[in-house]
Amino acid sequence: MSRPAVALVDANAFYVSCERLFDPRLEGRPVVVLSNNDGCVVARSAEAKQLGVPMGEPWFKLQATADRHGLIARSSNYELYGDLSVRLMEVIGRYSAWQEVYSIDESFIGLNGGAAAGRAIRDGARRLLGIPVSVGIATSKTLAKLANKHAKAHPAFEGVCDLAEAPPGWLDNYLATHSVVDLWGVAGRTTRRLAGYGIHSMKDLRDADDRQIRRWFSVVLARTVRELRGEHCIPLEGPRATRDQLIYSRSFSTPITDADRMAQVMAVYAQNAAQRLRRHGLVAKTMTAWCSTSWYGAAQDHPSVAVSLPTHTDDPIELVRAATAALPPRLTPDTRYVRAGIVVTDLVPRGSQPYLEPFVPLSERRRLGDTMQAVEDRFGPGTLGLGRAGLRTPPEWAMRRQMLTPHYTTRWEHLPVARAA
DNA sequence: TCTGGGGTCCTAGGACCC
DNA sequence: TCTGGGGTCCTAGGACCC
Repeated sequence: MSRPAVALVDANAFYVSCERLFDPRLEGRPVVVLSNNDGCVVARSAEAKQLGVPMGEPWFKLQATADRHGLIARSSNYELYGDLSVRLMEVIGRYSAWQEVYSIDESFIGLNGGAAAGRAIRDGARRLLGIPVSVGIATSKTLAKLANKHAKAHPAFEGVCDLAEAPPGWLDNYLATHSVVDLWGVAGRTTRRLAGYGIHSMKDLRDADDRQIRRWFSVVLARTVRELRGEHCIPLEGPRATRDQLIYSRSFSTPITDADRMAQVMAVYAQNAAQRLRRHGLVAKTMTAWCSTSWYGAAQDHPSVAVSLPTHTDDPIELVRAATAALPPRLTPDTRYVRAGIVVTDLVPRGSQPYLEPFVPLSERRRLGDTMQAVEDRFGPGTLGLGRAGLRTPPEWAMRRQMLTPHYTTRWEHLPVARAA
């Protein structure tokens, strides 16, 4: 009865489930969570899916008819989702010694015990956290993804599908009747190229010559072919020692057209990037500042400037200075920029790198960064700003989040209050 | 009027070396 | 006159993920 297998456990409409946890009125109603700037839909409840709300749909297109359909929107509250994600992953991890946290709401685990073990996880997550999850079980990650998708699509499975329990011939039929585009790791471009070789269904791909696929496409797709055959060849990965890059980027609520305002944006974003570096205990050697026009507009411009920093650093002053000097002079006049970002790369753990002493002794810079951190931790984000980032009121380009819920689990002043009737 | 943000991996091609 | 070839490293860009 006990086979070594891989399970994909993921939360159903995770962001919506997080919102429902603290607002039970949202249960049973069509709910969507919007991207930053209240731009487009990034999570939908089952009821919202039934209404036909597509993933990625811009909110301004839905807003007009939302009331009529009883559709409820929430701004994304990543502080809340991030915190609940950590708790969810911890709960899932109790069921296996072998866990890969794949995304904010998904985890691959090694799992023996088939569907019964899957149901135990589903019930545990429900009982301990109140978050509904689905479990797909198979002999490879790619197939576990499919099993999970199937469990979600068919309520009869009650959230758990183990391919090993499928009747003979069932999987063949499933693969033959589904397009490659629904496979993990295959999207539009690859689907179109595959069609050129006469490969349309998942079964076509599974039965293709994987050495040929390797030559025509890549090792990645060749692995997918073997995974479809049930061969477990994309290994479960442990937590990474350090990440490769860290990005802070945001769209503006109103476009920016002049270098001066962009310098202000750069000051705020670079300071935020520095703060994230410190939170992760990392220092960076390269910083890239970029901005871009809307993909939907006629005039396209995407300036990007990479700056090699004198030393590995997480110093907010240094990053702000580099970013404000680099990007604003590169703007094209009279152009409407709608987003910008700071990317830091060449990351290493703080303290692992021998430092060259810059002009201000390192010890003093470190104290400043740490002090800023302490002030923000105590008085909240945005309390302190360097130079142009020192704004008393939010700038007119700042992110729009009109339907934001409280940070229930991460800020004392937002703690939910329960009253006995 | 208004269309997200944060990541990873792979590959091709150039620079450079001997 | 005739002007190599194999290897590594780095980076930009493509494709994909949630």
